[in-house]
Amino acid sequence: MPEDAAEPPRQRMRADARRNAEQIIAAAGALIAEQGADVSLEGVARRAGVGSATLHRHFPCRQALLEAVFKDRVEALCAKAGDLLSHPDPGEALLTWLRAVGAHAVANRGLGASLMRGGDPTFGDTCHDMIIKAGDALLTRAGDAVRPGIAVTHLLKLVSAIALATERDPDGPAEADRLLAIAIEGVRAR
Amino acid sequence: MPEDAAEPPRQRMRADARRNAEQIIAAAGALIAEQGADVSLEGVARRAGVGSATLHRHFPCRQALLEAVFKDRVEALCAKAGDLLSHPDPGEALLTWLRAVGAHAVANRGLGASLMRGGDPTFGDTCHDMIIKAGDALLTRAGDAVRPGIAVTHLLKLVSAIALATERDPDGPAEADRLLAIAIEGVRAR
DNA sequence: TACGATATGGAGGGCCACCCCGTTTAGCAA
DNA sequence: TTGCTAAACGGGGTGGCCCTCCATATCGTA
Repeated sequence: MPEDAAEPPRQRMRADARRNAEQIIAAAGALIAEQGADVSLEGVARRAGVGSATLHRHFPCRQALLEAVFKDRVEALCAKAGDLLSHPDPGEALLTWLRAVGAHAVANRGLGASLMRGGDPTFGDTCHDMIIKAGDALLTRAGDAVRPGIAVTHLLKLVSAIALATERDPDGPAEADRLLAIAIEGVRAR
Repeated sequence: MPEDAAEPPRQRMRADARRNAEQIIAAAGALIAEQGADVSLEGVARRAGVGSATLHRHFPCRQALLEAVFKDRVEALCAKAGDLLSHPDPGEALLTWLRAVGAHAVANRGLGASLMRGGDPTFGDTCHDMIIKAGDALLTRAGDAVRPGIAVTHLLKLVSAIALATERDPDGPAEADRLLAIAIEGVRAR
C-alpha cells in the first residue's frame, strides 16, 4: 500500500513546502474550531497566507486536509486506548474511552464525521483504521461486560453520530455526554 | 403565532403559483431522495421547470423547502404515534415508534437533521414541534418502562443522529436499525 | 374585454472549489 | 559564490451555487 498519498513524506519536502503545509494546517485547525468542518478552503488559504492553488496541491480534497488537522488528536485517542488497556476494569475502560472519543469529537467539530468516513479509496483511511484498531483492543478485552454482537464500528458510529448531531447545539458537550450515557445504559428500564 | 410564514395558505394562492409550488416540492423530493438534503436549489428549480427566483420566493430558505417536502411524512409519523397510544404495552409502543421514526429518517435523507433543527426562529418549528408533541405523549404513557431522566428530545436526537450518520452508508437502513437497537438495549451487558 | 394585483424568470453580484500555467525559489554542484 | 534545474508558488480563469432585482407575463375579476 502507498505510505501516504495525500501527504508525501515530510522529510523530503522542500523547506518552503513544508512550512506552507504547516501554516495551512494551523489555519485550518483554527477556522474549523470556530466555524465547523465545512469551512471555506479559500478562507483557510487566505488565513494561512498562501494561494488557494497551494492548498489544493498539498491537500487534494477536503478530507485530506481534515485528516491532517485531526491526526494528532486521533493519535492522542489511540494512545489513551493503549493506556486504558491496563485499567483494572476492562468494561469501564472501554466506556471511559468512548466518552473520551465523544468529547474529542464534539470539541473538534467535524472530527467525528471524519473518523467514520472511510469512504474515499485513495485517501484517508489512516485515521479511520487507527481508531478502529485501538478501539478493537479495548472491546476485545472488555469481553462479557459488553452485550454480545456489538462491534467497534457500531460503537464508534454511535459516538460520532451523537457528536455530529450535537455539533451546533449551544450546549453541545453536555448534551452529547447525556446522549452517550443513554446509549450506554440503554433506554429501557431494567 | 403566524399560521405559516414559509408557505402561505394554499387556498388563496393563484393557480399558477400553487402549481409551481407543487412542482418544486415534487422535484425537491425526488432529488433529495437521490442525493441527500444538500441538493443544489438551482438544480431543484431546473428539474421543476421554474426559475430559481420562483423557488426562492416560495421557500425563502432551504429549511422551508425541506419542511414542505417532509411535511406529509412527519404527519404520518405523528398519526402513527396517535395509533400507538392505544397499544397494550406502552413501553413497546414507544420503542416501535422510535424505530419507525428512524426508518423514515434514513429513507428520506435529511429528514432527521430537519426534524431536530428547531433553530431558525422565523420558519419551520412546525415539524419540530409536531413530532416532539407526538413523541411526548408516548413517552409519558411509557412511564416506568423507560429509565428516568430521559426526555423526548433526547430520544429524537439519538434517532436522528443515527440516521444522519448512516445516511450515506451503502447498507444504511440495516445499520441504523442495529445502532438504534444497541442504544435502546444499552451497551453494557446485564 | 380590460385592468390591477400577483407571479415569473433572466440577468447579475458575491462567494466558492478547483485548475492552468507563467513565474519564483530552494537546494545542489561546480 | 554562482548558476542551474526541478520543485513549488499563486494570480487569474472557469463553472457552479445562492440569492435578489425588476421588467415582463399571467391570472382572476368586474
